Amino acid sequence: MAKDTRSTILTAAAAVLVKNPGATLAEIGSEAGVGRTTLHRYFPKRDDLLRALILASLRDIDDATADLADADQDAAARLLTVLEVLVPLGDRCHFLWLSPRAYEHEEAAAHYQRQLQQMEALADDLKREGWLGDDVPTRWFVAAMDSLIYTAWYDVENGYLAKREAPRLVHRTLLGQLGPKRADARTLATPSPGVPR
Amino acid sequence: MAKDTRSTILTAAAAVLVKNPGATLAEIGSEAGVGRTTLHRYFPKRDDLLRALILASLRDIDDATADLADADQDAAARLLTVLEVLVPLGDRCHFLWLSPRAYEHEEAAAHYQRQLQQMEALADDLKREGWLGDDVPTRWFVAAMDSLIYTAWYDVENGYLAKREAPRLVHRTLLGQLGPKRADARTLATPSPGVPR
DNA sequence: TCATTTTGGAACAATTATGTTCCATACAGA
DNA sequence: TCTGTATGGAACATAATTGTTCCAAAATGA
Repeated sequence: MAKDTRSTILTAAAAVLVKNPGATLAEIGSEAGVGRTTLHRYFPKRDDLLRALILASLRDIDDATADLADADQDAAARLLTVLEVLVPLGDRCHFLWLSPRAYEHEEAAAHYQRQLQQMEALADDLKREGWLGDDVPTRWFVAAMDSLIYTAWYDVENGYLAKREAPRLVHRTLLGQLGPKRADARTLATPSPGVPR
Repeated sequence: MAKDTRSTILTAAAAVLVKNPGATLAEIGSEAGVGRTTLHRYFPKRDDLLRALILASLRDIDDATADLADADQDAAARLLTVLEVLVPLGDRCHFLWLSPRAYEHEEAAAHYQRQLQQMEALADDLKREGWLGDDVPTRWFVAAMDSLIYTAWYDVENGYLAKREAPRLVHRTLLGQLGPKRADARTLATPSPGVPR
C-alpha cells in the first residue's frame, strides 16, 4: 500500500516538526515507524518532504473549509464552524504559519492567499453584522485566530482541553465573550494610560 | 567591554532563533556582528548559548514583572500593565514557549514556575473581580495570553500594529471586548451545536 | 606609547545529518 | 507457491555544522 505509507510519513512529519522544526530525518522516520531508507524513497531530499508537507497541509485546510462559504448562517456561527474544522488541524496550520518558505512555490502561494482572503472576508462579515468592532484591524483578528487555533490544538493534544470545548473557547475569546455574563459587564477604569517610559 | 558583547550576542541569538530555531552559529554570530570565534569564546558549546538565553529571557521577564504584584489597581488594569511590559518581550517569551528544554535546569524551572503562578494568580483575580468568566479554564486564559503576546509582538515587529496599540488590543481580546460597544451586543443563536461527525 | 585585552580570520579535527547504493527479507496478490 | 513490490538495514560518500587552536590585528586604557 504505497499511498498509505506516503501519508503516514507526512502525518508523522507534521507531528514531529511542530515540536521541533529541526528534527532529523531519522526522527521523522522512526515516528512514522518507517526506515530512513523508505523515507528517502518517497521523498528523495529533505526539501521534497517539506514541500510535500506544506502542500498537503494547505490542501487539507482547503478541503476542510471548502464548503463553508455558502452557509446561510450568520457570520458568528460560520466562524464557529470554521473553528470546529480548523482546531483539529492546528498542527498543520501552525506548521505553515512558521514556514516562511510556504510561499516559495506557486501552487502553495495561491492556496495560501485564498485562505487568507477567506478569513479576511469572514472578519469583514463579522464586522458588518456587528459581532466584531469596526475598529479592530482585520489583520489582528486573523492573526489572533491563527494563534489561538494552534494554542487550542496544543491544549487538546496535551489533554488540557476537551476536544469539543476547544473551538467554542476560541470562538468566545475572539468574539469577546470571555467576560462574565454581560449583565454585570464592567469597563476599564483607565481609558488608555500609555507607558510613561 | 566584555559584558556588552555577551548581551549583544544573546539579543541577536533571540532575534535569529525565534525566526529559525535551527539557525547556525555562524548566522547568530553575523546577526550579532561578531565572529564565530568570539561567539565560541563566550559560549563554548551551542548548548551553553541556549541555556544562557533561556536564563536571560526568564530573568528579563522576571525583572519586568517584578513590581506588579502590589499595585493597588484592579485586576484588569494590572493585566494591561503586564501586557505593556511583556509584549515588547514577545520574542523572549516565545523562545521560552517553544523550548521544552527550558525546565531542564533548576534555576530556570524555578523562574518558570513562579511566572506561571503569577499569571494564574492574575487570572484568578480577574475572575474574582468579575472581569473573566468563572467557567473559563485558567490554563486557557494563560495559554491564550502567551500566544497573543507573541502574535502582537510579531505584528509590531513587522509594522502591522502600532507599538502603543498592541497591548490594548491583546487586553481587549482577552477580556472580551473585541465586540462592538456593548449596547447592541449580540449573542450566538445556536447554543452549542457540536459537530455531528 | 606601551601593555593588556578582545577580537576575527584561517586552518583543522570531530561530529552529525544527508543522500546513495546494494542486498536480503517480508509481504501481497495471482 | 511464485512473483513482483515494498521495506529496512548496513555501508559508504558527501556535506554541513560544530568545536578547537593559533596568530595577527584592532581596540582599550594606563
